[in-house]
Amino acid sequence: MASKVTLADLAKLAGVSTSTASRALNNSPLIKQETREKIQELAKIHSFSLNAAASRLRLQKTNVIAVIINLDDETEQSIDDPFLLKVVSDINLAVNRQGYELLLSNSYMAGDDWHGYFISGRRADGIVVVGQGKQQHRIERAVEAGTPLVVWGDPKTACNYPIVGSDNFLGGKTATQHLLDRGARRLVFLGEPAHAELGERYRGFQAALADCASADAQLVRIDITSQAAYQQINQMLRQDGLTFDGIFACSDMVALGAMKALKERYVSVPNDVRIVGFDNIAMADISHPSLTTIAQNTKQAAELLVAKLLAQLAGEQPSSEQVAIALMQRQSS
Amino acid sequence: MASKVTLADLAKLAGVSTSTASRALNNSPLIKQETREKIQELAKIHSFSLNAAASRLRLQKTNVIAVIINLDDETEQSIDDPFLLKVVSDINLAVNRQGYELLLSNSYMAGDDWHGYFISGRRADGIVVVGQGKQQHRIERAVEAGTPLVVWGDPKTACNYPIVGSDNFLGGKTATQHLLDRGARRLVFLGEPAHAELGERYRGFQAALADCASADAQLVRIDITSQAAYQQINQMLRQDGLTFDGIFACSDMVALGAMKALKERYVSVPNDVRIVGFDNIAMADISHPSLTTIAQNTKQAAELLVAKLLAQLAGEQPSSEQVAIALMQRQSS
DNA sequence: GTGAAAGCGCTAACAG
DNA sequence: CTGTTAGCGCTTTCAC
Repeated sequence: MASKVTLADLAKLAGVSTSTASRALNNSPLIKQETREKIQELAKIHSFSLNAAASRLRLQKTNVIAVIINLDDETEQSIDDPFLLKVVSDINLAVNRQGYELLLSNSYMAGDDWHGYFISGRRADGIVVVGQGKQQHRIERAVEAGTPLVVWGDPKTACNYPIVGSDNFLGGKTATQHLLDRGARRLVFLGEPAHAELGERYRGFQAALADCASADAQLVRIDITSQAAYQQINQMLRQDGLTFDGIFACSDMVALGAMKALKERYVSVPNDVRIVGFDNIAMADISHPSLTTIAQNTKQAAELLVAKLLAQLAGEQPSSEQVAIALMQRQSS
Repeated sequence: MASKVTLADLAKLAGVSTSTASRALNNSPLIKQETREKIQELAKIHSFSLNAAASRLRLQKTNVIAVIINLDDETEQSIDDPFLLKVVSDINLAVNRQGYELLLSNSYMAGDDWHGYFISGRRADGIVVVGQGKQQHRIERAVEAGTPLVVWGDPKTACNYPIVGSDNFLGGKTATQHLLDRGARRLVFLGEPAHAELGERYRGFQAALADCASADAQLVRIDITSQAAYQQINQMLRQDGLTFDGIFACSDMVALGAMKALKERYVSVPNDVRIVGFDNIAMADISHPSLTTIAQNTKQAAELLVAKLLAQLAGEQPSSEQVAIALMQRQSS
């Protein structure tokens, strides 16, 4: 069983004071190398660990970063989207690499007063919000209260907190240009432009089309889930037949849902319809045909998010930043 | 900015002692209803939150549960597997519902001494381990040290800590029986039976085959990733042609990888090869053909995991438990 | 019903 | 280089 060893016990065992023991464990250069090693050795033997609650209280610092998954509702982009896992898991790694721990949260737990709950409540030193959501008031409120906070979202959004995310405009434009280059002329944007990041992708879509007089476009608004995409495309085909020859889907999950509907109705991808997604999830590579998509550099973004959060903790005011996107050309286009 | 309000400040504002303020905020019945409301009101106005570090120190309780993703190596089942996200996210919900918070961890951060780091270190009250891994010594060590701990894994494993998971044996048997029922006779098990859960699925596979004299089976060991499955099936087809007519894949990701290889070589699914996966990830429904699979009830399992962990915190000794599986019949079989 | 006071285990002045 | 000491902010026993 857990013998409840405290720093005081350990100090006594080592024949030193608690201050010496504390410093030794924190590798303070004030302590002689030899003493340090002896105490650390002793700590290992007695499997002693510093009481984090006590040192957090004392230091007024938790070494914890809270990550809030900020989805709009249940129906929106689902927590099942593998892309979210990728983002969270990359943030986790980045956080750990800086010696912090990751408290995983959602709006359910944190309520509306993020500053009060996490910061005043000394549960975390700062917050990473994944997803801007459609209403940003919770974020703004937290920032106004002085919360160190960064957001994964669309970096072009004007605001007083740093946002890190992909160049969604360029991503949308690149994807669309690619569809045009491949010969598609009647394009569909499948998604929901009201969502900040997707809005930028849609603007990119429009920008690419503006240069091409012979092409036409339609916006098809759907919930950003593969289910919704499947049903929507299915219904469109049934009702109006094939009225398009290219789809830019706002996410890979959406693209894959659309692709399923097409294949079921014997529409050939890429011959009849070319399709491009966004995110480069693992499935994009393994679907058949494999899915052309815009890759987001989540690893780099995660590092940036954490770096900017730590910069805030150090009193700086880091700015928003875009990470590069890359077209992954595969079979679907 | 964050005005640093403490309980003492709040008490002064309310004209009461800190003890009264503390009790009021914790809804102690000792305090008059009226006083309670007044103080809670005041707390809201000044957006006061109890300092969690301080109360954790005082109470010797964190109200935090650590979740450790326990993958074997980098190469094994990838952190990208959407099934893992589902599990973690369901655990997160279950944890929150019990008023606990979720500290997301991995072997990197926790090191080898989980008890020391999390429990003695007062970072969490208990641990949920996701995945047994191939070596269980870290888990056992933690349990011996007295860590409240539960594992998502194969509940049939004999051990002195509770494991919650699906009935993998029945899952494997059901999947295989289904393949046989659909007429497949030359079956492949695609996966790695050394892994506890997968071993049970393999035993189920063998059990179903034992009842069917006309069928034969081969075990194809691979890393449990879609990539590995794709490459393996590809190579088998190239080298030996089509030597099988049914695949039981140990996970949906593996199944989807195999399916891609089959389709690329114009092997029809389900006509030439019938295929069944395991997990019922979102993609199973949206792939084309959609994937027949064994659904795991992650929601129920998550509730059980957390309930059993809390039971341990209350001094009980809960036992392992299986959750039911369900065959989801779709197009791939 | 409420208050006074002790102490959870740690860290960092300050003093040697 | 090391020790003494004073809290960090909260909860709870004990007293009233």
